[in-house]
Amino acid sequence: MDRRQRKSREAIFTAFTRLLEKQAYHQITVQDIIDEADVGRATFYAHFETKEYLLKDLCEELFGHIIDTAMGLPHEHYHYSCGMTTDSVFLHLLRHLRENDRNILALLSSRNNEIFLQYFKTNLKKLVKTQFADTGKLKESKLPEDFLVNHISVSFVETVSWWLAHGTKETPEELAEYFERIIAPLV
Amino acid sequence: MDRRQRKSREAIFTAFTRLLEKQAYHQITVQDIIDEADVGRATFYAHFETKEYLLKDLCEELFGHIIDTAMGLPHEHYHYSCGMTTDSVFLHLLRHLRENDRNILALLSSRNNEIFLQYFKTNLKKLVKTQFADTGKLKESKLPEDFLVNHISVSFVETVSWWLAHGTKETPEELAEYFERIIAPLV
DNA sequence: TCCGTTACCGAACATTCTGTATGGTAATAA
DNA sequence: TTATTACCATACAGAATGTTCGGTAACGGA
Repeated sequence: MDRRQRKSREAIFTAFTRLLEKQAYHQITVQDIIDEADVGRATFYAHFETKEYLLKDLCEELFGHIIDTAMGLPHEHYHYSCGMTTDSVFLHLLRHLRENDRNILALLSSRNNEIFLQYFKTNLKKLVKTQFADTGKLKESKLPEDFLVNHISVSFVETVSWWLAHGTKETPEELAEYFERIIAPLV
Repeated sequence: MDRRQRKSREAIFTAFTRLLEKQAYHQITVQDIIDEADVGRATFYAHFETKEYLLKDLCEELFGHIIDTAMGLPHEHYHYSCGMTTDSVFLHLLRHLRENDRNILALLSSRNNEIFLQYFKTNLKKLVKTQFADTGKLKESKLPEDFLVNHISVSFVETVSWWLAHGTKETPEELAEYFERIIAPLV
């Protein structure tokens, strides 16, 4: 990829992120973005069809990475079956959130948090599905599997959301403990 | 209130609702709304400052009513303490959703569902807070109260969302049963 | 180092939507 | 009946969108 392309794309991403941290998404204009990024109008449209596609690409970069990493972790049932004290995948996610580039936590706690929490939830669902697939654990509760997968994903994202809204006072370990206590009866 | 005012306001609400059921909120223009409602441009702005305020007013009408009704119900702990078989407030909500005017379920399951689920959640939180206030039930779990209030509210809304996304195959009673099973360990 | 390619810029453009203003008309409430 | 007022049609300025185009310079391969 041409260095100029990378630079422009990166400049737009960074500018967009900066704007998202202080302004509401829907009142950010393409004009705002190219002013902040200091690129030409035509350049923006050469990279992204619309503002919405820019958001989509940003989110895929943000959550795609964090979820893919967690995908490689051992599945939940290893934790129980072999007696090893592996950290739960959820604790891993919480720790990862703090170390991510482009300040993912800032976006998740900005005034645009709903947008990003939504993307987070969607991606997390895939992870939860593979984590708990074929463990048989979920079936014991006699509730539909995708109902539970959805419930667990949503609950985690909302736990993170609550955490951020209250100033991230708890440690990742404490928060993971909260979360485990909530879904423990189900898995 | 002047009859003409009521008619215009109602026409705008109805047109807006109709549009929301098929188009994405953000690409609905004021022009679309006044065309559908068949009112003048100036009339729209005499009633609503912006499209966003229209949405806000619509949501307050939709959820304000449904929540206020439920507010008058006996609190959850009556159910347990006096042994009466009163329906849970959640079952009541589910039944109410189907009978509401202006087709609230259509909006909750439209492509704009996220917007309305969000409003639903916000309003529900108030209800849950008063329902479980001072019952002491929540404190037994040793989790922060507003963490639990948030969790219960979100879980209910997501349960409804899941229900709609799967064609509302379950009866309100079955769904309430699902939901109770999920939060039962906490309350 | 040279050269063809290509990303970028600045500027201009038509188009669409917004929110406001105005003067005339007709429905309303008292 | 009469004063009020909500409404309409129209026009308008301002802003944002998405596209086009010719010129410039950075790039990567040879």
